[in-house]
Amino acid sequence: MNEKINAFRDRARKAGLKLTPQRLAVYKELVSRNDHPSAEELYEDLKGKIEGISLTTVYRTLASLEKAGLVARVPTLKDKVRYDARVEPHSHFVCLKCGRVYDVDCDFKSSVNLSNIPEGFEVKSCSFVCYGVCKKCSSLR
Amino acid sequence: MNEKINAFRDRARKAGLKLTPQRLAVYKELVSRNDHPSAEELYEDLKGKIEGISLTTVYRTLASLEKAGLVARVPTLKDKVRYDARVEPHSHFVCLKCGRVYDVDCDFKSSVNLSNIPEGFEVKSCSFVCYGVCKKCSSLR
DNA sequence: GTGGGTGCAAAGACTTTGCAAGACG
DNA sequence: CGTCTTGCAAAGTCTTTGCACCCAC
Repeated sequence: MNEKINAFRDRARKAGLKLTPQRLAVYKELVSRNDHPSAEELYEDLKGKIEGISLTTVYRTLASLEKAGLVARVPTLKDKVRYDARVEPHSHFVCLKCGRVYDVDCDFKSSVNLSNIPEGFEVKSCSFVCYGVCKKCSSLR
Repeated sequence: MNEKINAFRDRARKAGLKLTPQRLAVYKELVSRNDHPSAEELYEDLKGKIEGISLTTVYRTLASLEKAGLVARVPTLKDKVRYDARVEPHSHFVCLKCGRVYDVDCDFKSSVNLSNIPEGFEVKSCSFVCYGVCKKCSSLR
């Protein structure tokens, strides 16, 4: 956890990003959660914790950190962008009811055949996604 | 192709959906494309082909067909919902520049270990997703 | 006929942008 | 100190909804 924050300071500096309290707060919050929050959800949590943070800043921070490779978007089925501080490939579970995205641990790298990707397409990363109904939603009735 | 349309007629009827020209047109268009269009993209194509179709109807049709299991959303990273007439699990390539989604043929079903999905999570389907830059975008400069 | 479907326009949800004031390095 | 960042408000996308009219069954 603290290692991640220190690595963050280094990498942000190298990317030419100033280390503002807002950026640190957004990143810390994202690292501490594993539910892949949207900008709005991060903002809702942060506005109670630190003085003076705006939704706009959360959006802009996520965009900057994404460009610097410090956070990544996760694949969703809904029209809302969700983020993850784990940037290495891993697997996700997407809830068809609420749209939340969870980490899961499926080993897939060893066994996928990428030889059918057409020419001209450059694969940078990949992930395995499961769809279904999450615990919260299935207990909701 | 024509089989798909006939199957569509049956399944739509069974789901209690009336077979309007608009719904047929949306479904046919989606079947004929493999680039997972958004509602807007479908509408742009259809408004030249059939008289009297509105963007609202395309949205509503996609929602009805999705509920009936005749079309499915595909996972994306951008804030726009994309659809697919292939409802069985398969793999996708998501372009990080333009957001387009392509079908790819990666065999993954035989080899993924789902035993780590936590209790309480019901998996209905799954897919393998690759991210990168698509042919169109990489030739754009 | 009648209940569901359609089209238009307006509203809603999510995200981006312009601009002036402020903070990091 | 200069440049990058922030906050506010306004604008921009994408999607949904209300309502009156229309059509498939």
